[in-house]
Amino acid sequence: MPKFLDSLPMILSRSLDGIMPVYRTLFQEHAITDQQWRVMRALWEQKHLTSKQISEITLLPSPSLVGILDRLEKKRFIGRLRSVEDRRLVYIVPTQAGRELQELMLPKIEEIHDSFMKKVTPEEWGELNRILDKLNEYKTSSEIVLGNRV
Amino acid sequence: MPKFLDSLPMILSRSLDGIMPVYRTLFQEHAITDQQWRVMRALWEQKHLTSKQISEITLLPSPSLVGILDRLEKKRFIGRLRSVEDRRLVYIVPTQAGRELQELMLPKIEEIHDSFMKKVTPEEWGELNRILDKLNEYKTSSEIVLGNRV
DNA sequence: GTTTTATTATTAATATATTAATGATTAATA
DNA sequence: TATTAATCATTAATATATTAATAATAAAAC
Repeated sequence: MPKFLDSLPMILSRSLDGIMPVYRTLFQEHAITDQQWRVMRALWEQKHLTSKQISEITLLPSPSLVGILDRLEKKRFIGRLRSVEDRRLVYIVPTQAGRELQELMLPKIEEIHDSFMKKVTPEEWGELNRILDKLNEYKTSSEIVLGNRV
Repeated sequence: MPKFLDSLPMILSRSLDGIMPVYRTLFQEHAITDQQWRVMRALWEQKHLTSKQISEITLLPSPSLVGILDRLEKKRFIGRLRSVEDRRLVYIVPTQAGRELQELMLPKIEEIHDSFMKKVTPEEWGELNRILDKLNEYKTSSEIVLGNRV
């Protein structure tokens, strides 16, 4: 019987709960939230992205994204631009202030990332990614029985 | 430069995003949420737990827990009992209906867990846990301060 | 070409997360 | 023992997640 605390959702949640506060200290210095940073980070080296593209990159659900973009727009970090070719699309563009925020935060984000990378070997990091991918692989029931790999 | 999508928060979030829907199908059949199940699961084989204990076990922040417990109480799956020895404490006890829900859901939860376990070897599962633990080890004093949860 | 179907962003309703603060109670200290 | 400090559950305010639905537009099918 799998212990509750050792289930897959719990070990991943526990890991995230341990990791995010390290980032959050930086986010708070710039008065933005985790999700707001995800959006800004996605715009890095991009002229513009549609709302849908941002949702796919950041994993933020689009209904949530509406409010997140509202607040980033209010803070003058992004702008919304309705597409003329396809009027269903809305392009999100970083403002000058948005670019400056990115430039300011990215080096520190990379520092934090590096500090985590120092805790494991490159091999372990690769293993972690490989095992997580494997857990998320979708197989049909017949494929599982046959032991096939997709 | 670490790619945004390969950062630690993103690979963990992506993994959770892939895993939770499998559980959520079951949750929806019983009209409860992820968090509500976490609480019920924590009460498994327990006569009672305080709100604080549940918060620690489930990783649910206590302010969130208040509402989650409210809704579980409304659904008659749990009851609240003020402690007489220490009147600050509130014991959460599963009702008969709560016990029945646990009995009903736990086997299916274990099935899902097993289906994930089949995707990796026992060695890989151990590695995953070990690497995640390693990433959450705190080495500098500032990180300890930043990472602690109350 | 008009109807049907898809797609994109959005709204709505409810549930949860985050941070700070509060009331009630208990433990610690002067 | 009177006071101070700590603890537990909770509230408050704001931000986000989840699911379903909608309006506007575009693409596909008839």
